[in-house]
Amino acid sequence: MEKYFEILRACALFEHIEQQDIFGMLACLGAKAKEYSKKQVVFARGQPARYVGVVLSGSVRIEQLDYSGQRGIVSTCQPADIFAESFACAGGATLPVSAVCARDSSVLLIDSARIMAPCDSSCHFHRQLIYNLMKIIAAKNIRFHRKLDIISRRTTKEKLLAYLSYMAAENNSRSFYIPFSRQELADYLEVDRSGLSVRISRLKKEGMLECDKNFFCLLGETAEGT
Amino acid sequence: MEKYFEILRACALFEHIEQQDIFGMLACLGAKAKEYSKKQVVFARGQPARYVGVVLSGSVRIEQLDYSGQRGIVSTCQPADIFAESFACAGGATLPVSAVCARDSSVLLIDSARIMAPCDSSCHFHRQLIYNLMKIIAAKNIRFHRKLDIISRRTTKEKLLAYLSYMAAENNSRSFYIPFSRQELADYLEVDRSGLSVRISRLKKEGMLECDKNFFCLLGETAEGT
DNA sequence: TCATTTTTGTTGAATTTTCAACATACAATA
DNA sequence: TATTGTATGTTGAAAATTCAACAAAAATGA
Repeated sequence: MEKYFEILRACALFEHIEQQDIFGMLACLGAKAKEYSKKQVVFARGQPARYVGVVLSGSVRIEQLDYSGQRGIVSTCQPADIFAESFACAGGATLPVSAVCARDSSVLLIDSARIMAPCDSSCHFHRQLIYNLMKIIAAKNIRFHRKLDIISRRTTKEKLLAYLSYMAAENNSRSFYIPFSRQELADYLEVDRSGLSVRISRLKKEGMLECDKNFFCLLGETAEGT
Repeated sequence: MEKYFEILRACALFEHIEQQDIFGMLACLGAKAKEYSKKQVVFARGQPARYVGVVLSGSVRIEQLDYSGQRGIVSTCQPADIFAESFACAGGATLPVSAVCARDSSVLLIDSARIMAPCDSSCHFHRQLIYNLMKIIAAKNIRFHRKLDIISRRTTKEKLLAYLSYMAAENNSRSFYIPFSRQELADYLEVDRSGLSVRISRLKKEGMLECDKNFFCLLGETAEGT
């Protein structure tokens, strides 16, 4: 377990918790590290959502069943990533997804009820842990909200402009670098890559946009202030 | 303030907190009820996100600025609804949206730092409050995730089937009633209403679907178990 | 019951996207 | 430097969406 020290330190769940306190706290929470081999199931769809998972090594995929019964990958979690936290914290319900190891992996399991339960020793780490968990879930919420706002536009052009104006707001500037390749941007916007290219080209011609690789600059009547 | 008793009782934030404890706790948290007139701003875009809001009366709109400077309504909050909680709990950042009263309203403001801070009297309501807040945010997260999964499909047919299979899973049955009119369903799926009608008709003809008004039944090779 | 309003389904035209195939530019590496 | 492979832009055809206008059906209310 101690060999995963660096991983735990990098995990947002343990931010601002002193290194020497982490293991004591995990013991207090009854957290357990478990080893899984490739394709083994960590959480199965339908079982009650109790545990928060932290990937210690390997990689874990969150999978979902399609309406046609097709398996779909919701996300892939790498070491230091936390998963199933929303389900565990939303209370009660059963898992609508499964967590399956993409290869041999080691996972830390923490009972969400223990996280929320009163702690006898009233360790202040515990409070920080709750705060961290809240922050993680709230931040994810904001990301989802933003993506939803972007994806819900009807056309590629609108999606792109919505995304770019978010980036502009984030950078306090109309010029910025995006963290995506064209293919990745298309994936994020949930549109066809070549169609996206066409759209970017046209926006350039129309003078609404300048860009070179990952650098973008919004031009024209694009409002900013107010 | 006491006149809003019923509203507070209906608010998810105060679930499982004894009625007689609510006001004491609010005092302990330094929560304040404020009156606003129509169009007055509760939270302004750009200011630090500190407070969680609870609508006591009237109605509050969460507004956002478009890339073209257009105002867009993200959501409308009715009495007992809570708003700005994700921003307040995600830590640090400034608000990317504004909260504006759609009419004369009364709003309860609670400092999120006080919610998370250690409570001297260590009231157990406080713990329940944190738990409730976590649950609210996590549940919203799941709703967002689901909607994202649906909306990110490329075609209306796929969006519809994704939505319907979520409903089927939720009801443990291929037959169920949906809580939307056609127009509302189209809005939820972010597609054109008439186009949606066309799609539903075709799916009926193809024998994949039966439906009558709000009643739907998935047919055919739609997998369910496993 | 009748009249009115709202909701839903249908149609065709215009727009847009997707998809496949290909050309070019760029990057990595032998 | 030449070669190879990846990323990006371009094109045209097929498919899907949006949009506007209208018709039919259902709900509402006088």
